[in-house]
Amino acid sequence: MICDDDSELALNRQLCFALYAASRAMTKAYQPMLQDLGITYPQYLVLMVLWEWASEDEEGPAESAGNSNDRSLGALGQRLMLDSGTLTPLLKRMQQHGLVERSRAPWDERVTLVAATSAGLALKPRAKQWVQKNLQGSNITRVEVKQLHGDLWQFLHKLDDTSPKEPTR
Amino acid sequence: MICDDDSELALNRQLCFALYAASRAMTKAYQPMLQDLGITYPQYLVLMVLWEWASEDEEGPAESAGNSNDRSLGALGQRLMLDSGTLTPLLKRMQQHGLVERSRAPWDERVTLVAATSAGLALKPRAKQWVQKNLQGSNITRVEVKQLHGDLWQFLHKLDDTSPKEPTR
DNA sequence: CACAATTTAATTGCGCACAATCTAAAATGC
DNA sequence: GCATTTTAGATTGTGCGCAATTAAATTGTG
Repeated sequence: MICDDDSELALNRQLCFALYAASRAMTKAYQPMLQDLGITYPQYLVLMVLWEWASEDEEGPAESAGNSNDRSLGALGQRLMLDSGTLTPLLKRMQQHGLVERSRAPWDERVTLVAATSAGLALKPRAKQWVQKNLQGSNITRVEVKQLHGDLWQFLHKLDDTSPKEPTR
Repeated sequence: MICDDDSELALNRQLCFALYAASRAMTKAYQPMLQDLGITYPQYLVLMVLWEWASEDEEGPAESAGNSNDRSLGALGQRLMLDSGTLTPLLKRMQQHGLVERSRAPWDERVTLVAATSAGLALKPRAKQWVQKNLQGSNITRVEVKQLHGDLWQFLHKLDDTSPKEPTR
């Protein structure tokens, strides 16, 4: 009997697929809310960062201490691990819908500053309400969410360590 | 003091993003292999199913007992949770590269049968080798993989229970 | 058998992802 | 001071995902 032993390959396949499927399932779970708000899932992720930036800038606009307050496209991209090829057209669409504002930094004409408009900020309470109503009441506990979130980040960091990684360039 | 309490929203945001980021990071981790094999990540997931089908059909081509052996586009779609809008063009591209074969079922002209060609099957040992070399030696243990995989599936199923779900249609 | 309802894919259109390339502004070096 | 290099985004092209529509084959029913 020939022992193929594809068990390793199978195990990896299962994780590949589980991540892939879970990510898309999450998008689908949010679909009703997103449709109501008139945005897409990646746009929602962008908005959540802009909401956070707005709160921070409101609390401490003096950017006291090491708070750099870089609200550029690049900073957004680092945060979401996305590049300009994805973000530029996405932000332009959101701008056309009046949700975000794009402007050039006066101190450096290369950088594009990004911020939520009042219309963009107005979506936050609606999103919050929907999440509370539709996900809190589900059978997914806060502990499970935290656990999964933690495991995913641990995994993410280990993947980074594994990846090629050019020598500091 | 106004207590906003966005903690719930923040927690959910973190999980949304962790899933989203981890899924894309997985794709990036496989990129060197995929480039070498000349395929994309979704195409790799498709191939893994076709490899499995080929093994099964080889072992028991008599489709004994309840083994239905449905190798249609629909069956593939159910397995990967993808619809024809995604799979049809993807499979056509793979067919052009000689990796899969598409044919109509003689007993029902509606269904498209899908199978890996010999060229498609030939990629399996190369993939297996790469996975063993590059992921086994990483600091991600088999236990962690199994744990994360299990958590993801549990989460997936609970998400399904949460989602709208039209009444059995 | 005719014909409506159902099923299975294919098609269309839009919005990401991401690699690769390009552009222009800013920083750097001599 | 000016050429060189670096940096931040924008652009281009390909390939997913997925909703919605369409088309064709099959099934069910009178």
